[in-house]
Amino acid sequence: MKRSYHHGDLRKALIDGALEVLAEKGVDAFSLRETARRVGVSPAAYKHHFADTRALLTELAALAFTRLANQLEQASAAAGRERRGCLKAQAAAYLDFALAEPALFDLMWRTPLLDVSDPTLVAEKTRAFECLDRVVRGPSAPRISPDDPAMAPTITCWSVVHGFARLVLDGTLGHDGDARTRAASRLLPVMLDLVTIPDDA
Amino acid sequence: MKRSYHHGDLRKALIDGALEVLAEKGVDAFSLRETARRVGVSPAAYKHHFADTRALLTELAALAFTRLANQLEQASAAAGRERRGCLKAQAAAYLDFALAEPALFDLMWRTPLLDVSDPTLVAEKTRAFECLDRVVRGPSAPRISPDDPAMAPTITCWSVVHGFARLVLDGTLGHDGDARTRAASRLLPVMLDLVTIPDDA
DNA sequence: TGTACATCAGTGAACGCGCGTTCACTGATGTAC
DNA sequence: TGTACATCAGTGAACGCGCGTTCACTGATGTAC
Repeated sequence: MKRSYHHGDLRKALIDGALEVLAEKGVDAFSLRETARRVGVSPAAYKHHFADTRALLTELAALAFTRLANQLEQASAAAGRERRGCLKAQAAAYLDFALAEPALFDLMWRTPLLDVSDPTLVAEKTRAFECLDRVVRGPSAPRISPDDPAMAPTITCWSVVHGFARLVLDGTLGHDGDARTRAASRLLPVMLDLVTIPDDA
Repeated sequence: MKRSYHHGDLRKALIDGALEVLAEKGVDAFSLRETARRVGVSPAAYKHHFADTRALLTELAALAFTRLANQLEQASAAAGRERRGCLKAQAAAYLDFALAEPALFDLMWRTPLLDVSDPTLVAEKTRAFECLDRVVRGPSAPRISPDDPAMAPTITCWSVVHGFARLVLDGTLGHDGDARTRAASRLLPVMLDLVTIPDDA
């Protein structure tokens, strides 16, 4: 099918293409030109939709946080009422997300490449954090600042899962393949059993 | 002071220069040419000492693991016999290292840029891991594979500290400056108190 | 319904950039005798 | 101790690369009348 001069929805096509390029080449080798090539459009076309690479990558990262937050919510919803079970389910979802989309996961934390003040990015990142916090501190816990010492349990859980995911992804905990994925998925709940989360009243 | 045609110890000078460039520009903007410029040498000179960028970066990463392992050892040696105290001391040393040398710390985990089969790199990374493992599982614990389920406590501790360090560094837990550093250093021991480490017999 | 025109999305050639690497070279050092 | 020569560390100009971006443009769409 031949495309006409105007694309229809180039903005969406660029995002999809960028996700492909990102997944195939990784964050370091990502490029706008390659994305344009993939989409079948001239290298200058993107300018009508994104200011620069940073803007596009920021949108991808925001989209990634949206997906992550959704998957965290679904996981704990499916896990029932028991707190520890919810926590493990969310942790598993977090790890699955990271392993399924390693480059996208990587991008989410490459803040020098992103516009970290982008409102959508901030909002979706916050939403993901709050999903986890709701499970750790309980749904009725008061809203507090991330700096509050009472946030320690949440930050501990997040750090465990996040740190583990990163160590697995960068190859520190065994290399490659399905075996690694399975081993990591088996180990994670055991690790979480070692983390104390305080009862709510 | 005018340098003669031959440098004397260009290899060391390149490593020092590369560390500077890395610290100033970050991993993404690191370049051999910039390093050569800094050292005051032609852009081709490095070839007599390093095969390519990867080889140089790998050497920097190995050096970083050496420093980290040393600092972990010193920290737990200074902390006395009590296990939890040692653990906290090591965790603090780990975080301090990451915050003091963010770009170098970053590089250590950018495995796509490194020759991960380099023996020195592997050895120093292992040494750092074993420092931590000795504290968590006790000095008399049998040597086991990192895949062994009995390694769970060690990997949990590592993940907490590592994940926390990365979240702090990428700006997820508050931005910039001394205040962030102090807040993070205060929070970390509290977090570690939430992690159960099994008694040795 | 038909024509004129403004709008604006996408073109494609060109520019300048810094990069890693090549190549024939130069000049200092060290060794043989 | 002195000379000849091999070795090899460092030079610097040049090459090719892919990148993001610019610019004058073209062609489709939508609106006014």
